[in-house]
Amino acid sequence: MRAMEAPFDKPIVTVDIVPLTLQDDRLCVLRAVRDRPPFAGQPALIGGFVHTDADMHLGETARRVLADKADLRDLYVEQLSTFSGADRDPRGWSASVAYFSLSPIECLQSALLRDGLELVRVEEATGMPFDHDRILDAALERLRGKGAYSDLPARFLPESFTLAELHEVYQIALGEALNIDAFRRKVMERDFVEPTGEKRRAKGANRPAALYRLKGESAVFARRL
Amino acid sequence: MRAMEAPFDKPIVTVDIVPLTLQDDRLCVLRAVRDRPPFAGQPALIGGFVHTDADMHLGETARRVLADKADLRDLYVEQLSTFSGADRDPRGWSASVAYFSLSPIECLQSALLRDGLELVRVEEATGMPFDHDRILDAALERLRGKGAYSDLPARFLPESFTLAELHEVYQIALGEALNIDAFRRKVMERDFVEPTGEKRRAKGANRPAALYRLKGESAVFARRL
DNA sequence: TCCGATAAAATGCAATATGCATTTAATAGA
DNA sequence: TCTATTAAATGCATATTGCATTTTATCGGA
Repeated sequence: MRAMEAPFDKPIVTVDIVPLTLQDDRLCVLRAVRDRPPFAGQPALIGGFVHTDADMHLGETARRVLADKADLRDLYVEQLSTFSGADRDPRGWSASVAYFSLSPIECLQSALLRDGLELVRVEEATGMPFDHDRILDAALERLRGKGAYSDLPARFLPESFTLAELHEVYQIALGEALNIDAFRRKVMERDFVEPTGEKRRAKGANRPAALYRLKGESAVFARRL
Repeated sequence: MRAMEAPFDKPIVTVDIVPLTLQDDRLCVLRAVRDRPPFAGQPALIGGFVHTDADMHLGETARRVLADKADLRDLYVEQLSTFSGADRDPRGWSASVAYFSLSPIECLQSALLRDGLELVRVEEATGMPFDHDRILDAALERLRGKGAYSDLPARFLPESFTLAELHEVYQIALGEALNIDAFRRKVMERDFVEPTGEKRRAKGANRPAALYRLKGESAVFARRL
């Protein structure tokens, strides 16, 4: 028989965040140069400890860490997965609950003004400490997978956008070309966007595009876009 | 400036498991009547604390807990999501990493012999302590979602199975009728199963069905089945 | 041994959806 | 008002899907 199952040695609990955005039609991730050990001086994902006195749950930890360390608020944030192990952190047995965020690059401006924060293309964001490379890979895989049957990629766009922009963002998120006409038809019939009624002030002399916004909350569709 | 970010109060870290199976073509979950506080005497998901001395990572915690508390080994286990909060566990601020398992009911026999372990239909598994109702809901939603574009539902079947059985299991997992011919065609073209070469010893007097097994590891397809 | 019943699996075909090319619409500026 | 340009709609050939029918494999009984 086992004795009273008390939590003898508790693991360290942290949150790590993968803030994704698009810059020049390329997937980029925000990293922070670590300002303390372990791995001081190396760029890594933005992370922090749970504060049991301040955070009601881990989602709040993620938002607090984003606000404190990168001056970021009101991003679209989703839980990704939990990474754990005796060896992943030199400070001891740790569990890190990973989150990812999607936002237009404009929403990251405040972060980019800070020292030690950098935006790099995801292909170049390798060699990070801990298991942060794996966490980034998991986030990209989730984006590809869930992007195929949900409105997730639309979170890269500002509140209103054109169908052409939506199309582009889906192609980048899924990493493959999508027929624009079929895309148009499907977006319309799945009807997860609604027209704002406004039109895009075009730069050139040509027909302006109608603007749309996401309808309701985080839609997940039955079939692939 | 913030002081050295030491993990003052660490949260409790546990694992909770949602063992799913099919009994008479119905989705069922294995529950354990709690043998100690909190909530002693109430049926709940199978869970336990991380043992930092014994577990290399949380996946091992999940497997150890399944083996210790339900005598279960070699199930298909997947991480679901992490549930956390100051209030979810009366013992204190806690983070529970939830896992779910899928298996044919035969693989649960050893568990069902144990006192305090019960198999109930998922619709009837409500009123559990902690946030276990929510965890179960999340597992069912994941099954429905991921089942639509992966081989996940096949994990309810033994190693070899007929196409009719595979079809049935997908229908139950997704909770909707699927055209059998379209299903056949797709299973064939996605080619995630391979014939074992054997045929099902039929009970009645009729053509025997060919037997198949899953090919390779956990396939995820581009499109919905 | 051969026929009937039964379920698996293949086949045929109409209805639907998709990919691609073409046409029409809307705008600014010449 | 004409032109260039991009958005959006339309038309149509082709591919995919849903459903009904046919063929195949098997057992058991006449």
